Amino acid sequence: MAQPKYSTHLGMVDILPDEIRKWQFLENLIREEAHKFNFEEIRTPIMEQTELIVRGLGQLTDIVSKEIFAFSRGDDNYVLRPELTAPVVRAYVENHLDQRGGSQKLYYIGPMFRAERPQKGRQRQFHQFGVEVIGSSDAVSDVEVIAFMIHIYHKIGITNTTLKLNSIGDPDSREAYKDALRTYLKPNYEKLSEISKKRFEKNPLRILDSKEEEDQPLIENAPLITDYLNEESVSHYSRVKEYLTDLGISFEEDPYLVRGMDYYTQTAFELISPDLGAQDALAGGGRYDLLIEEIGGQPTPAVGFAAGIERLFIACEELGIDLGGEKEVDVYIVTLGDHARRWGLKQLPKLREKGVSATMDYMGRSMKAQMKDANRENARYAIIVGENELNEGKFTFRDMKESKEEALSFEEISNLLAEQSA
RNA sequence: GAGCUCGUAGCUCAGUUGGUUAGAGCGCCAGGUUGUGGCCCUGGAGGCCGUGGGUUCAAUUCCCAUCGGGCUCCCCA
Repeated sequence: MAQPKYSTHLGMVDILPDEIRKWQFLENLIREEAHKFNFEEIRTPIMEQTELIVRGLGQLTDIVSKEIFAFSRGDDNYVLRPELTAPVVRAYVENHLDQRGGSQKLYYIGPMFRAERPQKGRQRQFHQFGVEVIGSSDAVSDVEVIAFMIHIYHKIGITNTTLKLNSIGDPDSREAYKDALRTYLKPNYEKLSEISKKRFEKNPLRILDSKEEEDQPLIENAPLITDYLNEESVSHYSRVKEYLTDLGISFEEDPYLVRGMDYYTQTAFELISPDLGAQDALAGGGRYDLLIEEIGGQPTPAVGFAAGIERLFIACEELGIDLGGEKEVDVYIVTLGDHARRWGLKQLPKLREKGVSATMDYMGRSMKAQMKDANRENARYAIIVGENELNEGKFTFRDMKESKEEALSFEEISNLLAEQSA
């Protein structure tokens, strides 16, 4: 096929009418369920100051060091948001949301941007939904966040997932563990993969989830973070696990689970699906008790997760779950001739006012073509109108599913339709 | 950033061992029915065979590059 003159940027896709229904279905579901959990929606700008993202996520993270879309204009630096935790925290601090009292229970849905090489389950513009609970250090908030995440997938029918859980402790625990890890790795430093060598000084934790062949034996025998958690961290972690058990949410402890952003503390979790291929994380999150202060607010504990919408859809496809349903319209007015056409145009608003979805031909086509169109549009009923009907004031009201029709006044038809759509 | 692989109509794909007007199914449009859809029949529109260059008398077919898709590594949603 000839190449179109213009196209989307690499890794960015159009969401077309035939697929929009599943997006709307999911978005509605998220909003309804979030409401049940008493989470409130927050929307922040698509662009943030570069400094917020760099400070928030950490200079050395992959996202910041190589996956950011950034540009400057005058003295201002802009970055397309790669995730929403840091922006939500920025909004929390900037707008003094702590003054609303209690903990803030926020959720979001929207596009994110990362300049990666696209592949299955990975685009440069992709969509996430997520939740941030800011202000509580109680394990109840960790567990509610996880419960909401799982709840959404279960509602949809994605149940063959694994919740991976770990604690990376508070900063003291983590420093103690990093030291232990370095001490352990040092004698074997030369055996480490190149990439792990780079991580050795700055973020040895990340060596743990290295997939390099040569690192595996070293990782196997490495000390575990779990053994270096201080009392407070241990107690928080065990409460999280207890509460999850109370709720009947099963999990798999994974002492090697280390998340990509620097702001995480204590609880870390990921929801994995076997249906996704190489990119198997449906959602991930954790606690980030230091981020608010890092960004310039009061020290405030918080926990949240982010979930990939495209990956959710991939899982649905693999499982044969259809979220969209058919497009449909209540009634299609089929008109013959100019009089009928003008009559039809005038009836449309009356029907819509009664809550009935209604349409008609825009192209002046033959009756047959209009019927075909009504069928394609999945119209439940058709109103057929020509000179005869106009003269008699009785219109042909056709049930497209039953293939039955009767002559009725417009009044009678619109009442019937209004009843049906009520 | 690296590797593998693919690129023919709107979609799914045949095909050309290099040679006159490149095919099918589905979809789209129209007709068969002068006022009736979904089935059926007939016809039509729609491709410089992703783009650029090279080899050749001749390239959609061979070679190179490039762009795009898919998959993988890295990392994450």
